[in-house]
Amino acid sequence: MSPKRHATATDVARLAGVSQSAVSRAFTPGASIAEETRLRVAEAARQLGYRPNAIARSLTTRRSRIIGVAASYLQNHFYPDVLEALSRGLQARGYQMLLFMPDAGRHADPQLQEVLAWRVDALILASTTLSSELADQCQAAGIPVLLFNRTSRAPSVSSVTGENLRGGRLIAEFLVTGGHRRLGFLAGIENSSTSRDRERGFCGWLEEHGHRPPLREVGLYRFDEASAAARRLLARPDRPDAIFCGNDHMATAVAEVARHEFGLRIPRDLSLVGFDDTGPARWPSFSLTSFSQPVQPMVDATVALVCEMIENPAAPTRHEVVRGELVVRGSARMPTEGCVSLAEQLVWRPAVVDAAG
Amino acid sequence: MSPKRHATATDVARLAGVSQSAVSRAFTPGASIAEETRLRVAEAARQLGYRPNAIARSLTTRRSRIIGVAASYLQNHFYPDVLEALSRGLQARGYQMLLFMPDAGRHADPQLQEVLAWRVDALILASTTLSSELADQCQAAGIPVLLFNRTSRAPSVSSVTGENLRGGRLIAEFLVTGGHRRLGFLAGIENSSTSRDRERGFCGWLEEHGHRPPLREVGLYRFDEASAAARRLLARPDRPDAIFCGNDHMATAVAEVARHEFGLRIPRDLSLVGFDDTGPARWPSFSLTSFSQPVQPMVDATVALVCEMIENPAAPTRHEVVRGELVVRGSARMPTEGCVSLAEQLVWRPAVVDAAG
DNA sequence: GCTAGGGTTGCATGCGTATGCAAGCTGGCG
DNA sequence: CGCCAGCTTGCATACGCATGCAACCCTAGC
Repeated sequence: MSPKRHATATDVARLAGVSQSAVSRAFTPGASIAEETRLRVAEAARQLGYRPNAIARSLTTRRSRIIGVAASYLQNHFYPDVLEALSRGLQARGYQMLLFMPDAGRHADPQLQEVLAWRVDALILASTTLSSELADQCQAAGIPVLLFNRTSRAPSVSSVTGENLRGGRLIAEFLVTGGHRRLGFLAGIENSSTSRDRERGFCGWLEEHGHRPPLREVGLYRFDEASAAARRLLARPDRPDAIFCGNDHMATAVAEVARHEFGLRIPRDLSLVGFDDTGPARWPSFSLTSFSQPVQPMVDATVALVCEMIENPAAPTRHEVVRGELVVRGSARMPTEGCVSLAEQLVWRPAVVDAAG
Repeated sequence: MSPKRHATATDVARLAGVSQSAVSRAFTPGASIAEETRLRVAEAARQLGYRPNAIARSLTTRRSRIIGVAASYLQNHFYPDVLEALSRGLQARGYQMLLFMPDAGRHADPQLQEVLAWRVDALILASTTLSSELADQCQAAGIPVLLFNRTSRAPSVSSVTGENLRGGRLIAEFLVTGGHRRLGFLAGIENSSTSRDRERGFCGWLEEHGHRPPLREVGLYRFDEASAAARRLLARPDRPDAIFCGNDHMATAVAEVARHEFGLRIPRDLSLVGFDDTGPARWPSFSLTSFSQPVQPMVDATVALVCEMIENPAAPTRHEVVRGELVVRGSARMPTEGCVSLAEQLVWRPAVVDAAG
């Protein structure tokens, strides 16, 4: 028993006593067809279990209505949330999602070739970048590329990110205002734009205000690496009294190590601040103070932008930055001033205007 | 500037001075073509940036090499892990993954239609079911369907699951052996096969051994619902001293509520056991005793089975059950006997053979 | 030198749908 | 009654690639 043939438009046409074109039009919204014919076709299609073949359709229309999506680091709860929102957003606009997972920390190039073979209408790369050659190749082919939570050195690739730079600065100010002087920074992936920008913001503010640079370790945005980094950091004689972790996922790792291996209490012995405001970080056990990257707004911006780029491939590159807040919870010592309630949350809004806006 | 035309096989053929067929053969492994010709074609293809069009290829071969994957409940860390493993597994076998997210707790039917339009080679539904009509429809169309972590009432749909029934029984025995008598059960989604089977195993063992049925609440496999259920359960005068949670995700919710709202200590005041052995449940803060559903073996079985079903669509339905272990950590009072070390883990292996195997 | 056979190649066609074009039909208006 | 406009419909073709078939070339064997 070979894979049974699907019913085709021609089969339906025969049964309904119309031409194949009529069947096609019956399934094309806005096409010129009499209501009566449309109904007759619909009935015949129902009888045969007919569904238009998206592959054949894409071949003629030269639009696949598929969007290639790359995602990695799904251990970080931020990304499953993003994936879910993205799926709904694209679905709502009539797009399908071809998902692939690049090797963490590397370019998405290899798997991308397979995805490009599907003539996707656009590419969304979450927490991933692509080589500039491939970026050029996509541009030459007229395929919009959108980086999510990353930016590219190649300025021609659009992106949607959170406020990495401002977040980093604000966290520096928050911790210093809270009275901390022995700061630590736990970097994510070294050559990722997010980690770089957060660090630049953090260290930039410190330097501008005459503070020593923080102790530094690398956690690669991974739980186990972050745990190891925490051990190194906390075992030092000049152990920091506050650590800014490149994201919430690493912050939870640090919290676990600090409490269960070093017997530290948070925030009494150690203040922690994360980035993302997502997942377990919000649970009472962690109650993480964190700069937020609001998933829904970021995904909304992504979907809107990618649709726009599909409509108008010649549109200029855009770098959308979605506003976040420093959400104050219990994992870091709280400054006496600057905390305001906002939408049932406490956020940090220092009164003094930052000189180096 | 309209979306630029991709180079086609004909373009490459012209440049290389061969026929379009030769180009096709150059990109078809095993096709009859002289090495020299293949190289000339490859060079021409490189110059033009040519990639075979997967859409056109699928139209002629009648195989898309795309597998539709449904996933929901991504808040439960189990599923992102599964998704990642699945992506790599399918990729390795040359399949792409068309991902969609059905509305939680409902049939996957609506979005499924769109996916079927792509003539996917198979469907994998994780934590989802489909209506029996649609199951029939897929069978009629010769599309293999595989349920992951669910079974269907319709016996004709294959599945890969963990040992839900045995796990439930073992957990009952574990808790009773540990001295617990006031048991609670936190159900997942009422009409999901996993929750039903785990409960059947749990309650079945209790009944067979003359114990009262557990107190029961429903958490719908969701964090907030599980939290609410935990509040109801723990506020009772006859509060349980041990709760079997339908999965780890809900168990963490219960742990949070128990500790931070009721001031209970785990496992001194309350024992918790989960299911899945995944994600935050393994962190020291939760250190959850849990029946494991090993992701990699489950995904391996899934990939193997789905490929087999594609090769041979007439193959009989199969229900693969992947073995798990009751991994013993710190969230539940430990029986004095029955714990053995296995691969650097403590697992519960009661000596007495279960009569009702 | 001739033939058989294996390895290559091109030709022609088909996959299932969308769509430009022209033909057919209908109704309204002069 | 004639004509024109507008709505439907069918015809024919194109989309880009795979593949059966026949033609071709080359080599080995006799």
